[in-house]
Amino acid sequence: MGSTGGRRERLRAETTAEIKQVALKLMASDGPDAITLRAIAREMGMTANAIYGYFATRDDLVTTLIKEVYTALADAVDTAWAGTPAAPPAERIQTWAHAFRDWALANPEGFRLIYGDPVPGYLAPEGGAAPDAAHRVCTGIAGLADAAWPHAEHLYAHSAFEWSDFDGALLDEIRPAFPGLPPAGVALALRIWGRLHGLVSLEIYGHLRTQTVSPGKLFQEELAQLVRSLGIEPEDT
Amino acid sequence: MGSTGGRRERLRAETTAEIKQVALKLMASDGPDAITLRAIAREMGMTANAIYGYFATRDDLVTTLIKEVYTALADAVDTAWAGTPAAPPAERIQTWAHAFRDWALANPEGFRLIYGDPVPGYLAPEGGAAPDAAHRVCTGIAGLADAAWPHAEHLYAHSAFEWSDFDGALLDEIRPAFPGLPPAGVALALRIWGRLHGLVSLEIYGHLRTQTVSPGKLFQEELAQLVRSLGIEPEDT
DNA sequence: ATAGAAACTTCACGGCGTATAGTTTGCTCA
DNA sequence: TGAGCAAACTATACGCCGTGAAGTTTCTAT
Repeated sequence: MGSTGGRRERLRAETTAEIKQVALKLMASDGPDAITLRAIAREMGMTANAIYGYFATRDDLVTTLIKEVYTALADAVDTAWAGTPAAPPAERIQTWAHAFRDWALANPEGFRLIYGDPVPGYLAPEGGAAPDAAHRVCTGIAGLADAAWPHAEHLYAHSAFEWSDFDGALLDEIRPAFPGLPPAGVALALRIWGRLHGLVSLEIYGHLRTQTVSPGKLFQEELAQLVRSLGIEPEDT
Repeated sequence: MGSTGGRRERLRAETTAEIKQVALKLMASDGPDAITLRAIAREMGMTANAIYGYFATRDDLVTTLIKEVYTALADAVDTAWAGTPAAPPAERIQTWAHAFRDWALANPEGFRLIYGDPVPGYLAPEGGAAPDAAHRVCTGIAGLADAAWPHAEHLYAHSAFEWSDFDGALLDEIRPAFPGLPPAGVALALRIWGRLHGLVSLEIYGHLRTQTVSPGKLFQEELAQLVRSLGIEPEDT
């Protein structure tokens, strides 16, 4: 039988990895539009059709890339969060947010790939391209909300949210991780998420460029206000 | 001389309008990817190349569409704002925000056209595709900030913003319109903008679908908190 | 050694944007 | 009125794209 570790399989895995890597390189250098089977194949000295042996379709390849890039983003913010276990909540939240923005600025194409309509005719599969990574990021933010919850709870007393308002798979991750966080806290997490995403998204897509020359300062100030709105006082400067 | 109102010019204007209208129809029915010169021409019983008589390039057409759609969005929110001249600030702001979200939900393709990478290889021209409309929307939000400023001012006392942080053309619109609004107020406007944009953008691109089944409720709650963070108490319900 | 599977190529089709060149149409002015 | 001209439009072609079908090579398991 074709046992694990056979030469055939190893080559196959290597080629698969090379396809993805070349695709990411093309995306980084020439934008998401450059992710074409023919360009990848050209770069690899192959025929475009050879790629069909590894990915059923171009959209399949793109979906895989999205999963990979999204996971990288999730890793980046999780690492930032894990790096400040003992810091006060305000500082932890700002660290997380800056990790998010920094990643986006360092990987603008990746950000577009994840959060936009990145590639010509690409149609995301049922339920989103990378629900797992999306949940990881969201769970990360739930961590922010959980850290702030003792201070913020009284501000969100009459929230209309119930568990049934949320996606089950998401709750399966969040509820065990943060048993003290009620529905209002999860909603708070999503709203924080929207807030951070909003400014970064405007910046990455260039919609702030026509308005301010200091997007970083704007983000900084928004963060300070966000922290304040959580009932925590931000540190100065 | 070919005086104004000549038959030639009228036909030309009609054809130009039809091209744009067909393009918008295709976008609405089949998504932004459907905006191809060949498809438009097919629909009009013409050759794709005939369109080059009206638009220098496909990207030119797309830029024109973006301007048009962006203007429609600006009209929608301006109308909502103008419709509640005497209401309390909290209500006006919520009306504006709902007009924005409702427009986005009713014109998701238009939203993507404006705020995403909408069409295959489209590259926005220098300075953005529609800086005028972008400034109009931003000026509208400055109106929100201006309305809230008397209540909110003390919250943003030590803002680090100065006039030089903003785009000159934007300030040319905002400063005369809201002479009482300092740099910190303009920054507040941009941050409000990012906040509203963030949730709507996540919703339109389907990134909330994997997390909550009640995006409207989430938006509602974010709005209530936004108004509260401006120093105004939101109405109940 | 050989049958078969896997990897890869070749060829083909239709769709895309757009450059070039040619044709028709309608207006203007002598 | 008719000659000339410009605008509107078509035809053809090129090089991209994704992808299907069929053929060829190469490796592997028996």
